[in-house]
Amino acid sequence: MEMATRTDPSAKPRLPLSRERVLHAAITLADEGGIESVTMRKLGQKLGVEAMSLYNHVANKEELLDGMVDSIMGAINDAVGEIEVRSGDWKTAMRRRVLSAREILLRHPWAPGLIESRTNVSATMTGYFDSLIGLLREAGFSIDLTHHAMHALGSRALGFAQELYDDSQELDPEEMTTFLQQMAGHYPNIAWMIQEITHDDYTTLGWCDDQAEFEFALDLILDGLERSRARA
Amino acid sequence: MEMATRTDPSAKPRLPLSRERVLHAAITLADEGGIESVTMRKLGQKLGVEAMSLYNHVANKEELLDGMVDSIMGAINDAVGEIEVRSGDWKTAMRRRVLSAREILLRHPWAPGLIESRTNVSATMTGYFDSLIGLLREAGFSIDLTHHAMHALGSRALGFAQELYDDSQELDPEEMTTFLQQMAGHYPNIAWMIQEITHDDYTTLGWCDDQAEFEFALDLILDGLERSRARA
DNA sequence: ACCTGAACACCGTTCAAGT
DNA sequence: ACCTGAACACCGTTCAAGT
Repeated sequence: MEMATRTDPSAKPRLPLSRERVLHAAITLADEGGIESVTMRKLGQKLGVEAMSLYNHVANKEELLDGMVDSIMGAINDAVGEIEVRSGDWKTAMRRRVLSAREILLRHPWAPGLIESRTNVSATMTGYFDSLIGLLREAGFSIDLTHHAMHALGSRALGFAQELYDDSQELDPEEMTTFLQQMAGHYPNIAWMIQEITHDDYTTLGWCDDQAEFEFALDLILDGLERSRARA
Repeated sequence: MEMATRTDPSAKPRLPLSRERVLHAAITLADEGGIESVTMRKLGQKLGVEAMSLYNHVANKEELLDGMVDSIMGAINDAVGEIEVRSGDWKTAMRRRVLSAREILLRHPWAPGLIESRTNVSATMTGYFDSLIGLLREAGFSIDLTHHAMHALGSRALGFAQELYDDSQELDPEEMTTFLQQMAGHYPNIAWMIQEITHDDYTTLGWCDDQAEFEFALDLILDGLERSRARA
């Protein structure tokens, strides 16, 4: 057994842990292996430290997850802050902010699910929503309509819509044929839809162009809100 | 130590476990204590059985959760099946189906989060969506617009919109005042909105009437879709 | 065919002990 | 002030053993 009576000179001076380093490491860990791979033990390992050391910088795992959301929202606020608003055109300003938030969230596929599962509200997220509400307010939205608008947008205001179906499975033409035949028996209408869509466009392997669908729904809502505003 | 050489006559003949009984117990367990209280051990305890016995009726926990979603979706399909469709009025038919699905989901607050977290698709859910697509199809929607419509509705088709903020905290008037003052400093626009809304209506303790907000957003989307349909 | 008990590999978290 | 090692109370899941 070897006693470390003097410090090993070959040990490079490890830069000390900090809340920022912990959060950053957690985010890259989630980027690499999904949110379920973010455990205190694995996170400690990535930082070259025992899991228990993390508790000096983060109260517990809940606070760690809250911090991750807050960090992502900070990046969104930074990006959105650089978009200038041409007065009188609330719709394109809102559209740009939302799509810019979406760009950042797309880099962190685990973030939408985490955001929705959080029960504590992130302060930076509140700041983001405050800026959106301010946009509507200046555009002459009534209080009630502003409130309705935020509910109608929901998570779309942050740039994501939770997909209920995962269409990322790649099927070769033969598999696709038998799949569609099975579908047609039980679910004729879905089969009708998928068949035509995939027939139209063979270039996309997934059935849906998520970005196009997101923008369609976003514009549908924004147009509806503008109509309500103008009517008032 | 007491050996059970003969069966205890006072032991009532336990009705045997079955997949249905397991799923039903899991659902009531989630209703009582939230989804995080559904563990194999607690579920076994509720059924008077060791956790390991469950594996005779359910492959693993993932399959258990899938089964719970499937069971809820079955109830929705049953309820929706009783709604007759007056031809030519797709909008109120869709509205009724969605709000009827919502009624069932409201009884199981854990269900929306579970549905969104599932990566496997429930067969019964596919059936539900097939019926909605059929409704639009018969109403003369083009394939593309039908597809857009399903994306625009998203989880709203099932009757829920994930709330990003939890407003269920009850504050007495005094707490509310100091809360609003803090808000006003950092988030002037949110403060503006909340203040007016809570001032308007003291009868609702939460800031929002979730049902009203849900219906507003639903109608906004349905109206937008009808406009697109008529334009084509 | 179904249920059990012990065991395994993981969790988050505590606490006293080290430096 | 920060980090560690051992321990605790939980997980999901396996496997051989019982009936």
